[in-house]
Amino acid sequence: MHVLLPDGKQLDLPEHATGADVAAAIGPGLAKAALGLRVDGRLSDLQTPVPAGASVQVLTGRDPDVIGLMRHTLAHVLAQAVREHLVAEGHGAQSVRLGIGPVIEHGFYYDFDLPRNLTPEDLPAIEERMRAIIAADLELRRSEVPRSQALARYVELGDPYKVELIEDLPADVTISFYEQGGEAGFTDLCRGPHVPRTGVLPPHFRLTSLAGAYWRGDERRPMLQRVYGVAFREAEALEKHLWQLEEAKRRDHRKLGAELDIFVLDEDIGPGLPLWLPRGTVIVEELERLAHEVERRAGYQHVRSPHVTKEQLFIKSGHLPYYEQSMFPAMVIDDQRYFIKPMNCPFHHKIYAARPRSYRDLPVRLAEYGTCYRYEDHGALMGLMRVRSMQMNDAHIYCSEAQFEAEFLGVIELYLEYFRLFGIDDYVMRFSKHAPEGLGKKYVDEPELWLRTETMVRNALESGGVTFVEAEDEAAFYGPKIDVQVTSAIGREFTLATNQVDFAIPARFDLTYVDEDGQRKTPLCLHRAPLSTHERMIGFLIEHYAGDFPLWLAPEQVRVVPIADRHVPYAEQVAARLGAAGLRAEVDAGNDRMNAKVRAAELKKVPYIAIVGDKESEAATVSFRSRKEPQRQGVHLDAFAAHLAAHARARAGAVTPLG
RNA sequence: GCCAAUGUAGCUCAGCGGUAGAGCAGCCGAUUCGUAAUCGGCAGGUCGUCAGUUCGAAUCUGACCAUUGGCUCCA
Repeated sequence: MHVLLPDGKQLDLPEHATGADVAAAIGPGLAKAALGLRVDGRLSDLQTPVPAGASVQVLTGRDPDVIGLMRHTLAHVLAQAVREHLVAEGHGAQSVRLGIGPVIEHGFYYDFDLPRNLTPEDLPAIEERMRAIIAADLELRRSEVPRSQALARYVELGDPYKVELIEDLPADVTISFYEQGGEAGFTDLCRGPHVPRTGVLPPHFRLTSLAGAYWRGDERRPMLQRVYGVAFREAEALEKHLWQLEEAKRRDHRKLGAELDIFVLDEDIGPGLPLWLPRGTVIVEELERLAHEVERRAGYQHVRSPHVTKEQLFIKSGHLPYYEQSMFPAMVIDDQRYFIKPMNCPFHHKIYAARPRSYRDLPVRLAEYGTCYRYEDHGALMGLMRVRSMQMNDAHIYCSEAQFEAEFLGVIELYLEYFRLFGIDDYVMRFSKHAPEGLGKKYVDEPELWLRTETMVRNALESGGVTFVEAEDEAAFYGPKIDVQVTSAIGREFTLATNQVDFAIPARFDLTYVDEDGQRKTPLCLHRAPLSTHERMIGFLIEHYAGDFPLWLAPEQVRVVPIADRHVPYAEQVAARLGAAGLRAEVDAGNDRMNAKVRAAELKKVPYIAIVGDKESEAATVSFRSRKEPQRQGVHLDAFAAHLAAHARARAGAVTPLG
């Protein structure tokens, strides 16, 4: 047989030649340096036979992709080390059962079923053993085993996890094992690829955390213990990664939220129920103001609805069977079950239905920043990102099928406009579709409507030139949706904006309009939340800006610092003048020295510090230092106020320095 | 909801069987100062909650609550 090398040459090889044979055939130097193989663009290893006719490239330590092999092998080394660690305590080797140990971003993990729980104190000892296994330079040998033999082996070992894995593999697939260190070492069912021996593994790894993880991600299955690790080829990369984790802690919205007096969570109130402090409320209200302005231009009307409603409303909407476990439990009033609303849509449907609608009314766009309550699992709560009380940036658009595409793209344009404003460029549009198996369970049982609506969405996206990825089995129960997945400045990923198509519920509410031809027709409904919930949006923005908000969002825009007590009256005048210009300014009249006041204002990340002393009060000027532009002296108060007001009004992301 | 860790003053943390401490923040006083911490004083905690062990518990044990890291779920 032969394979194709990157330079276009053909290399003749005996049948069943492996990656190692390829490297050896090219040259002894390469054979020594080889760590892995790329076969038809995919990672493979030296131990695996090469398919005839494949394009192959031998990978050495210089190739950035070999870290993938290294991380995978480190997962095996971790598993061996955990077993040794527990066997050394007297546990039987078979009591250490293995789940899976894949490569993930930055590193690897391995899932175990163990005779005792690991604690963080175990990690250094396990890491130590890992380093010993690396120092021992064990060879990783690959072997192919018939399915029945592989199965028998794990049945005998009493390992239900591996048995299940093998049983789930197709009957015709090659089952391979990787073994390191012989009998005394470690063998694992594994598809590979791996590095050839443990000695080539980099020392730049660290076990980072312990966690529980359900076997195969299923909450009905046993919980295994997962050990996470990170690994890099270069020491600097590991250091950089660890530094980024530290940096992430500094930017964390929970830490900054407390330091900047934005919100608090109080045990007496309850988990996931944040209190907005005055400074945080300023930000919420700025977002509301922004949305109001944008939506007024886009033809939305604002409505309001109550926080509680009779059960009947959610029975009619069909939410109850799909959603009740995510709602606060019902309360009984006058022998009726009432719920606190988890979403606004049924109310908006009722508002739509409050009077007859003509095709001339469409599209009807009803917006409300209603506060909703969802019973999220305790373990899911996270600062402002995952809460139980939330204010949706909500609206529902009722339109005809003919209007659908324009309305749908209008919504996408809306959230792109917001993203431009906030400088959000790291996002993915995810087109979430149903899965046929879920019909009647997770999804309303309307197979042809699903397909039709999904086609409409895909057509709209394509005609709008929007790039997107598709996700099976991620739809809402009433229709497909677009979720915008963003990555925050500290690498947290979550859904911000959402745009959902609802082909089911308008009919349940008997929503109709009279069309041109006099026929009553059912409108489509778009659910949209381009600013997500205000909780999540602000949590995201805190991290995005590291608390250093643009002027228009800054809770306090100017801190006026009088140099001495005699300057306080002038400082008050300055603050009043700024207030009259629509700016948020506060005077620090305390008896600290100016330096301390400047520091205090900087720590609160106030964008402008206006310093006023004798010179300023005599000439009606301010001297300022700013996080946004170079420091200036003797700027006339009116010019200063106008400069800031103009930038705040424009919601400018960056400030043009005062000329 | 599940697995694990953590919980001492507003914040950051020390104390880890003999009954609670520091720095910062706060308050009072002195200082009146030109772009990241002036000095002095005062006040502040039923050590997450409730039980238990003990002559004695912040410290040991248990349950619960909350938070954090994951898993499941999700805006």
